[in-house]
This record gives sequence, structure tokens and C-alpha cells, in this order.
Amino acid sequence: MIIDMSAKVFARGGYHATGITELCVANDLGKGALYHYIGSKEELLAAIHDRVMDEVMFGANRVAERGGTPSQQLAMLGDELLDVIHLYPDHVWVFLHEFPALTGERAAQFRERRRMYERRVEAVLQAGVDTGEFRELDPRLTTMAWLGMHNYTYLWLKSGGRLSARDVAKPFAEIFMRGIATPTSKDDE
Amino acid sequence: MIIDMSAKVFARGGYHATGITELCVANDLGKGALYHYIGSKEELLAAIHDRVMDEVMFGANRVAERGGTPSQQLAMLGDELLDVIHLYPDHVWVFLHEFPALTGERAAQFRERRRMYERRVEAVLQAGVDTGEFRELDPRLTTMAWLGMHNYTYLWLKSGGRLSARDVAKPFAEIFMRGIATPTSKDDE
DNA sequence: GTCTATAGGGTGATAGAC
DNA sequence: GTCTATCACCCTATAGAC
Repeated sequence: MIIDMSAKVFARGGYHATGITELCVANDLGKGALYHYIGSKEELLAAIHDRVMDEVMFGANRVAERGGTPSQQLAMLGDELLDVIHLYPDHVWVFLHEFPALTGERAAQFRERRRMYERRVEAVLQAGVDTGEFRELDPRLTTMAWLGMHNYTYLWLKSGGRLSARDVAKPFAEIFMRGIATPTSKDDE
Repeated sequence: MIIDMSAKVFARGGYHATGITELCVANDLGKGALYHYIGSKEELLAAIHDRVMDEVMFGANRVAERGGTPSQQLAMLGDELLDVIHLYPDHVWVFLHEFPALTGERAAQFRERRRMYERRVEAVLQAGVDTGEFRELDPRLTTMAWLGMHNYTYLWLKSGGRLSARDVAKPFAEIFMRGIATPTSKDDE
């Protein structure tokens, strides 16, 4: 797949620093052939972004379908998110580094999808506060804390590496759950 | 300052996408004059990185000098780190996005300084485990969780914004401290 | 579908006058 | 210290043959 191969090249060298010629070599195609498939360099970048957002939203939908308590939902969201980062490290790297290179309609669409996912997390946190599982907290701020903790793993979490997605997701969930649990119900979970 | 003005331009448009001509316009200088000060585009990028790392390490040193328990140390590290992100949002953006553009000796030096800071955080966590304040945990993994939570604020924490650095640091510390505290001593702090 | 040639406009950096 | 002119190269994208 051109998208996957190009994601690797962009992740290594950066979007703007990577020339069309490099993409041709990596994909073993001439310029004419490559442009036949990608349309433009930015369309290729957008396709990489979509690949990530598709996977992330599929995961979030699976979690919602499975149901469960807010604690369980949040833990599952963590599992799914780290699965994506672990499985598609190059795509995620490009996603988190090169999104400012998207322009116009593509940039707007990207922001909206990203925001949509953040709202899913926020909603789970709010639900936990409502049921009393989580203590009173700022849902937006807590969402950003949770997202940062998980997304930042893109720097070191790799498919070939020592740790699986679950190896990271479990201790992360433990920190976060204890961190936001209501004080009286802290010793179980 | 050329460094500060250029950090803003890089943060907005990306390092590789920003031309020397743009930098000249932003700094109100001709090419000759600009090159007289910066040496090369990459030297300018390195100077922005150093500005961030200097501030971060100064903060870490202040924390070490002040002393206190591992919990207090970690909370202060969070305050200091978010202060830097809040005060230098453009520099930090460039720092977190464009570090792969550094090459050779500059790249090696950058990685080492960044690693040095991470070890500071890791040491505080390990100290907390040793004193029994923190439960048994993987110090490296927990460091990355803590760093991610804090660093990710570069996306939305701005100097002009609604929230101060402290407004974010306090709830973040509360989540993280409760998250890693030993179960028996959870209700105080 | 894939090739080569080329358009048209940048790029970072330097030289040498003032 | 700052200017302008210029170097040598690279960029994305397209045209038109095969």
C-alpha cells in the first residue's frame, strides 16, 4: 500500500522535507505512476490522517457498543487507542506531527474528527462523575490529561518493541482510574 | 529577539515549510543581515531548542534545590514544566514538532539533554517508591505517562488563554499523585 | 498505467559592494 | 552590519508519448 509505505517515509524524514522523488523510490514507482494514485502530496497526507482517525473511531465505537461502567469504558478506550498507536506507529507519528500541513477543507475536516473523538472521552468522564464513580473534576481538562498520557506514547511505543499495547494500557489505566476515583471507593477496583 | 520571533513563525508554518525570506520579513531584516546573526537556518532551530531545554533544566534545578518529599518534588516539577509551556508556547511547539530536523551533533546533544530531564523525573518517582510514598510501579513507564500528560498541553495551553499554568498543574498533580500513591495512604495528601 | 521531459517557481546560502 | 545579485540545486505538478 502506497499510504503505509509513504507514512513510514514521512515519519522518518518529515512531510515537507520529503520530496516526491523519495516517495517514488520508496514505492518503486515513477512520478507519473505515483501521481496517478495519490493525486497530490497533500491528498496522500490526508489519507494517512484518515487511516488513523478511522481506526481510532472504529475503536471508540466498539467500546460504546460493548457498554459497561464509565471506568470500564475508559479502560477500553485506552486499550483501543494504544492498539492503534502500537499497530500504526508511523501513521500516528505523521498524524501528530504533520497535521498543520493540511490546508483548507482537509484541515477543517481533520480538526472536526479529532474533536469528535475528544468529546467521546469527555462524555465518559462526565458519565463517571454523574454516577459517582469519579470525583468532581473538570471533564475537558481531565480529557486532555488522559489524551496526553496515551498519545505521547507515539514517541517510543513500537510494534517490534519490548512492550505490547496492553502492557502499557494496564498500568496507565491504573494510574488514571485511581487518580480520578472518588476518595471513598479508592481501595477497590 | 530573532529567536523568539522565528519560533513564532516556525510554530505557525512548520520549520521546513518556512523559507528564509519569510524569516527576513518577520524579523524585518534582509538576507545578509539575518545570516549575519543566525549562521544557518538549522543553527536558529537549535537555538530555539536550547531556549526550551535551558528553561526546563533551570526549573528542574530549582526544584532539586528546594528539596522536599518525592510527592512535593514531583508537584513542583509539574509546576515548572507547565510554566515553560505556558510562557513559551511557540518555542515548545517547535521543540516538540521539529526536533527530527536537527542533524548530526546537534541532534545528539538534543537527545541527551532531553534524556537527562527524563531521568530527573524518573529519579523522583524511584525515590517515592523507596520511601513508600508511591506504590510499586515501573519508573520509566510512569515517567512517560507523567511527561505525556504535561507535555501534551502544548496543543492548547497559551499565555493569553483562560487558564494559568497553575490552574492546570494543580488538577494534573492531583490526578497523578492519587494515581501513584500507596493504597493505604490515599486519603491524605 | 507508466514513462520522460519540462515547466515555473521556489530553496538555503554566499560574495562583494557600501 | 546591511544591502543586492547570484549560485547551484530542488521542489510539486503536468503534458504527452507509449
